[in-house]
Amino acid sequence: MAIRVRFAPSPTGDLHIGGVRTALFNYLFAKKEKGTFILRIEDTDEARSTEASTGIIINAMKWLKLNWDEGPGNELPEYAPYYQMKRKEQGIYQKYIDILLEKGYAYKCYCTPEEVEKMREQARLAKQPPKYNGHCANLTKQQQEEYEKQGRTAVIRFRMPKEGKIEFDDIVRGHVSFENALLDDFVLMKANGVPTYNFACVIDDHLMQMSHVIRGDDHISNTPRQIHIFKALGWEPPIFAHLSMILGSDGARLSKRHGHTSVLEYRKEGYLQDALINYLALLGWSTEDSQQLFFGNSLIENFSLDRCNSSPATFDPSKLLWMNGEYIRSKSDEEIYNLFIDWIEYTNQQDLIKDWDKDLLKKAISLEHEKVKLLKDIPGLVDFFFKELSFDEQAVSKVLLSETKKDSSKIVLNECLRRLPNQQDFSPEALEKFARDLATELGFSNGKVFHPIRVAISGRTQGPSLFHMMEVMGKDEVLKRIQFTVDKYFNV
RNA sequence: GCUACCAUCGUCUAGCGGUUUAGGACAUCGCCCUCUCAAGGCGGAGAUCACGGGUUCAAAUCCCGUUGGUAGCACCA
Repeated sequence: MAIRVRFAPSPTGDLHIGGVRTALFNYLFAKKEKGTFILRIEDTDEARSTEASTGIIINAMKWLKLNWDEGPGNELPEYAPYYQMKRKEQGIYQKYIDILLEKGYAYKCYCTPEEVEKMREQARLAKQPPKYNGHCANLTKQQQEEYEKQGRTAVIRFRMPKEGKIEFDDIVRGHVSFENALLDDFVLMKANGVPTYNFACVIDDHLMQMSHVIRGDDHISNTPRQIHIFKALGWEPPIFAHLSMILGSDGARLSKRHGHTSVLEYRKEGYLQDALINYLALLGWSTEDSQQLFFGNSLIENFSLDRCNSSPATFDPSKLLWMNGEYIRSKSDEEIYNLFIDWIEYTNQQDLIKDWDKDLLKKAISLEHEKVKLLKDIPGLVDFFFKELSFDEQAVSKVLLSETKKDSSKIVLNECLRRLPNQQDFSPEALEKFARDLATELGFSNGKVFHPIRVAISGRTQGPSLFHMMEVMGKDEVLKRIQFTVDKYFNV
């Protein structure tokens, strides 16, 4: 059997972390099984669907490299997604409504939304499940004409069997069974002629020959309805896999109030595409040995649907952050530089670095590479290379001007000013020897020499390895900065 | 309310009846390394496997029930 799966978001907002996870599992399954992955935009909610949202979803999918392999045309190099509203224009859904009506599996219902709501209300009061009561299920031709004369427009409802049950085997959940009696005659097509989700979804899954439907657990109660439609049309339903939900730290389904939920926000924060993917893959899926990091193609190679967990997972930002650091460290200096430049452009911060020498930036980033957890950390880590020297007050008071260190610091910095101009070899090794020799000669601890130099040239106590930093800065700049520091704090 | 699903360290998870004094990862704590910050190394603490009852020589693992959590119950998807 050819493996064919889809991600079918509704374009009503940002692409959500939970949505990405669903897309990812479909993608991984398709790649692992050498199948086909499709993107289908379920835009049948005309009130809430927006083009902006569609654009966001497509861009996010591209950024995440969750590329789909097929589209309505065969346009290359990039496929467009399928759009249900476009398919509706082609009369695809109406065709099957007619068949269902013809065969008696569906009927026209003339009740208004208000009337239906009233029914539900009554059922609730009677402690019954709030269902449509089948008022229009068996109207005669004359009754239908009468309603139409009143100007009522009909919706199409599915005629649900009153007895029996629907059972199916879910890859994640195992055997699942629902009583038909609990289901009501749900709407297939709205009064405006637009198919509902449950209907359009079935028609498309069949027509697009989906072998598996991998989606969130929140859809599991729609599945029996959908299977009824498949069967009414004489079609074999796909194999279902319902993924567990992703929860926020308070145990409720992940939502806005848990902080960042949109993929794009993670991109803005400076998370890496592959780190986010790796983290999300581990939410509800694992290997036998609980492997954490999956570089390159190993996620695809290791993935299998039957190792998906059926219990919900709580999203843990601190683990994602750790993982992002791991991915950043796994990349070359060159790659991180390029990723940083892309990120600057994506976040429109070109002004921030426009006066920065790119060669120096590259070197500075490589010095701080292993410290970076998010791309957005980089400016704060390296900006002192480019900006005029500014001092961290704590650094000054603790290292340069404290009672126990101010004298030695003054001596060290003045010695640097005196000797460094003659220092021919400005390699880290030579500079380290220079500093250690100086310490020995002056009878100071290494720290009493290294620390003031660090503060004098960077303005802070934290930073790259001192001698690498000096090399990258260059002799002239180092001397200039030390002179500036001495003038500011010691020559008063 | 009805229905479904779920239940192992704070979090993600391994576990498929005996190899389990329940393993790994994040977070946390301590130590080491060290020119700072990181990274790295080593180690600690942290789970009576939700609870109760079975089945079995043997159960985190199988069955039943209870409780709790989550989701669904639209002319939304």
